[in-house]
Amino acid sequence: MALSEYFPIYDKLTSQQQELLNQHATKRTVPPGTILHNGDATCMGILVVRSGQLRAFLTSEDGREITLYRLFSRDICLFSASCVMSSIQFEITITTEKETEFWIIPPYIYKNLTDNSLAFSNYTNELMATRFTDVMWLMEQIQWKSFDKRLARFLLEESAIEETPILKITHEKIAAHLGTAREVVTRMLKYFQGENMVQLTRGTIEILDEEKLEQLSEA
Amino acid sequence: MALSEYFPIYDKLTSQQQELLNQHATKRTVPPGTILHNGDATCMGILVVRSGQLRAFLTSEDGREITLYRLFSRDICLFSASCVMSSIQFEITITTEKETEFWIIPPYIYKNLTDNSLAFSNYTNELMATRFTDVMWLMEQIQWKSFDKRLARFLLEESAIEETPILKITHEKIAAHLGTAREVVTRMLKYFQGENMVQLTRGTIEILDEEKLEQLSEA
DNA sequence: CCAATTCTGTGATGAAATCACCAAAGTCAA
DNA sequence: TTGACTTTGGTGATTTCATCACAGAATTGG
Repeated sequence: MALSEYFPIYDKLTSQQQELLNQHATKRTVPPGTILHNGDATCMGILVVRSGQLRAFLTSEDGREITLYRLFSRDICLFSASCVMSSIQFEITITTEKETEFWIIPPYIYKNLTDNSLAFSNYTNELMATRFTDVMWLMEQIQWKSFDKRLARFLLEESAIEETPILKITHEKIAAHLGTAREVVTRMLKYFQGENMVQLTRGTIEILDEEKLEQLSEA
Repeated sequence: MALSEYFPIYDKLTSQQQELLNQHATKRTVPPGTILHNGDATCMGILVVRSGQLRAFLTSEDGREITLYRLFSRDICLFSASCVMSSIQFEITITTEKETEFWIIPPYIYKNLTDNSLAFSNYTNELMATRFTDVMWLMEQIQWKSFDKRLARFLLEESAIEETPILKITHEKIAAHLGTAREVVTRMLKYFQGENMVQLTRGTIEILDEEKLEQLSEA
């Protein structure tokens, strides 16, 4: 499939602009675990995800992490172009969680388009608002939800993404997603196991009682 | 002073658009404690602050609050027009902390301008990015900073805004700013007092040792 | 097969949130 | 001006989560 199919406002660009996009957008496929963006150390430009999975997260000075949101097929990553957006003054990291195929629209093309296309500018705005919404959602979770609920929900989401009740993930990684310490995850998972909600083995978590987890996460 | 003075991209609008703004922007002055925006219950449109002080915050189901950011003279509030931004799917509340003078640009004018002015659309984008930055800053504070540091910094900021070391504020209000419980604030303030950083009396906090607070907040 | 690494488990301790209650200070009204 | 009510602040007990320290089990790679 062509870039145009993954770029909703493609039709609203002039033919010159469309050509600009097609000529300068490059396609890449990268393996899982690749850092695509790190604060302002890199400035790739906009990423248009064709397939795979990206993770955006915050990092503390002492190396702790918390996942802000994830991007999937058809999602567009703006912050990998934050170098050309002077009003964005925070640093996030973006990595691939799976092998990911995407187009890169380089910074100068991004700038050219925002400077010349109203449709593009408005679309950029929408994308920003969507990410903002994601982060506000997370904020509410952190502020008002207890850890057991957040963990339950995470397991369910992970299971939905992977389309299996048997999750291949370590406690360490979960801790990095939820912004807490590994021991905290271990202990809560043990408790979940005691309640027959999950079955734990090294490196995997099997969800036994989805409904009970659901209830817990919504309580 | 006229609206144009408070609207940085006024010059980049067409004369028709300028006229539209002038004719439809209305000026209001409201007393402290007025709710200007509450989730999607209200839809005033964009607020251009001429003087005073606004507070944007999140509210939990059981009434707890946390301040997201504040707006002062020359700041512009987009979220009071979130009703016309379909991608914004979170609810915040905005109130006046002091008597505030502002212009209101109604939703349909906002929409008209974003649909027709590239300069306006790009400016909207910048505003959104600025608020996003504020919220990301808060996120980092919540995640990685211990409460004593956050409280110390809050007192210093409050003192800077009010231009006095003698703060007229209750522990309850501070708790609502920082998203915690009143007792937690009380206890930490007591500790600060024990360390001779502040002097507490009913309804006021006097900062005795700004430098020590500064050091603590940066430690 | 053995050493190194990764992953998990757990006790002890500290920080912060929650619950429960009370006391002191200020306000208002008869 | 006194007595009731409201607002504000104080404090112990308990729970939740984070931090520290360490150890044992599972897995991997030479």
